[in-house]
Amino acid sequence: MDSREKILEVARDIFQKKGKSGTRMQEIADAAGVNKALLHYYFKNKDGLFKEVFVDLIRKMLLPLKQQMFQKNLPLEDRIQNFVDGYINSLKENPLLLTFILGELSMNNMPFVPPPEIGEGIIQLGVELKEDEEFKHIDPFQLATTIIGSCVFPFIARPMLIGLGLEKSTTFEEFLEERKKILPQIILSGIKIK
Amino acid sequence: MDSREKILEVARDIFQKKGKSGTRMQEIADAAGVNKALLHYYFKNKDGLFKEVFVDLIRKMLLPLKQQMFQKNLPLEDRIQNFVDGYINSLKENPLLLTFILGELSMNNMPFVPPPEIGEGIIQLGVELKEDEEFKHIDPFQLATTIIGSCVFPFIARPMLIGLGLEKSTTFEEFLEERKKILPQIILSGIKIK
DNA sequence: ACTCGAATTAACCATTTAGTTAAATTAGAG
DNA sequence: CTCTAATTTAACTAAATGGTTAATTCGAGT
Repeated sequence: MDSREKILEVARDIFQKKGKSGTRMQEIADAAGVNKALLHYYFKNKDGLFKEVFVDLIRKMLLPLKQQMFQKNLPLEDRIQNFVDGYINSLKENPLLLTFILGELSMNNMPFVPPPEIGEGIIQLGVELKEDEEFKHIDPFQLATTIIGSCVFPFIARPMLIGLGLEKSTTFEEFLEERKKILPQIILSGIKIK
Repeated sequence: MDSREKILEVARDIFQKKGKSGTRMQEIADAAGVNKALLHYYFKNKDGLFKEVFVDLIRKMLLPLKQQMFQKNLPLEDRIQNFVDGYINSLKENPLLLTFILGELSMNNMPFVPPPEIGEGIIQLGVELKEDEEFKHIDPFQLATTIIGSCVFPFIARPMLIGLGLEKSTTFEEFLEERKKILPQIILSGIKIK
């Protein structure tokens, strides 16, 4: 069993749950079944361990975004449908991921340099909107923010939504499934001309 | 000058910036210009101080939501326009608020009991959608999540959006102004029949 | 001026926490 | 089997941190 990998694995979980400053090195060591000094042996200090975990998680978060952003040779309708579907699915597998990253990003103002493909994908979206007579000429960043935000928001705001009365008639799970169906409809009618 | 109030005031700022576990009692005391023991005198312990700050901030966050959710006697078009406009404006005044609350809410799973008006406002939205032949019959929670999420997401994800290329051609400020115009259009066309 | 309670402080204490060091153990090459 | 380097640990230290206590100041009422 690789200790280094084990440490990273549990550190990922704990950091996500409790945030950087809420997490204790001892706690990670215990959970990984190793001595605390070993964390320092491999990662020098808390910052080092955190940074390694953090870039890992950023990558993990961006991967599905990247995958769903780029599907050339498909009509926009299908691409949006696929995006919403695929992205919500991947968020379901890591419900804490987004809140954690966005929270840490806003506290420590860490540098955030995503791979350029995503930004390019958004630009590309704008080009296609301009080319197709069927769609309005909307700023692609506005559109992307709307689409991504609509997918992501339920996960970030889950406790709030539940407090607001969601889950009184449906489960969160059902709500998400319904969302995968309805969101592409709303967005598509929103950007189509008439 | 009321020391108690001063403490709460600076605690609000620091907690929002650094989170609960990232904030030191000493730091708050220094910023408030009082002795650390005074914090314990008034609020018993860190948890007590935090809780008081937190419910204050929750209220502060819910107020504009409540105000913009309830404007009877107006056509849905105007209400959505007003909501987006008013809510984005109020978010601009407290850019850190949302990220902080949602982050803390997901870490410590605090109880979140908003005033019932907001939940009721959402239900009411559903009723009106059903009554009006012009609109699709969309689950009001889905719609509300989309509207609120679309307004809120830029603030939560600001560092990410900037990393993704926003602010290469426009400022964040301009982006928000544009958003206030464009969002109601997208959403309205999204829920209108044809 | 005196009293009494609230506000405020200085000086502590006990724990927790990140980080260090040197020794012990393990694993792999020869 | 042995030597060596990588891995792992026990036992520390120093600093930070939340919290306490006892003493002091302040202000309103008498």
